[in-house]
Amino acid sequence: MENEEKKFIEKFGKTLKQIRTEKKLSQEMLANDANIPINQIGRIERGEISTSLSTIFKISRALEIPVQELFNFETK
Amino acid sequence: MENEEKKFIEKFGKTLKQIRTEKKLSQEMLANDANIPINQIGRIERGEISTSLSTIFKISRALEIPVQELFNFETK
DNA sequence: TTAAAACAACACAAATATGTGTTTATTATT
DNA sequence: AATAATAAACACATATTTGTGTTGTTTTAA
Repeated sequence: MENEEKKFIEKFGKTLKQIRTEKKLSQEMLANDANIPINQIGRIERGEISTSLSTIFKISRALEIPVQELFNFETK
Repeated sequence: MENEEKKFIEKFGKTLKQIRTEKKLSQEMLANDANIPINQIGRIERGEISTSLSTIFKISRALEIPVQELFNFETK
């Protein structure tokens, strides 16, 4: 995998973590709300996986934020 | 798969197609620029697959647009 | 209307995410 | 310091995307 690509995935994860913690949610609570496995949240936040549209949708819905907010970070 | 989820994926695909055609790019040209297989673009535009962060990144970079633009559609 | 370009629709192997479970480490709280 | 809560780090089967190739259909342009 390309370096820029990896950075992008990592930044996505950090952004998710920041939003989640701002909302005082544990990974477990968010996972429950989003109906996805607990570990999945951790994997995404740590930038381990290039998650899918489906998961992105479920997370943003659970967080009650527009999807775009998860991409509010500098790409370069 | 959930219905809302499927709708989301379909709208993403339609948005991509709209942006691509506005820019007068064929699926093949975009695929080349993004360094992904030609068929992948079609599958995404048709809403067949729940594509990944990596692919989303490569597409938005090839289109020279912010990632958020690909999510500029009504979620509900 | 014919040829060329663009796209859809298959199939299939390989790579990766997802789902589930368990164990360990870290952080917060008492 | 001890306990509880939270998160990381494994492993492994399953599902899905990705990558590659081929063939058929539709659209565009000559």
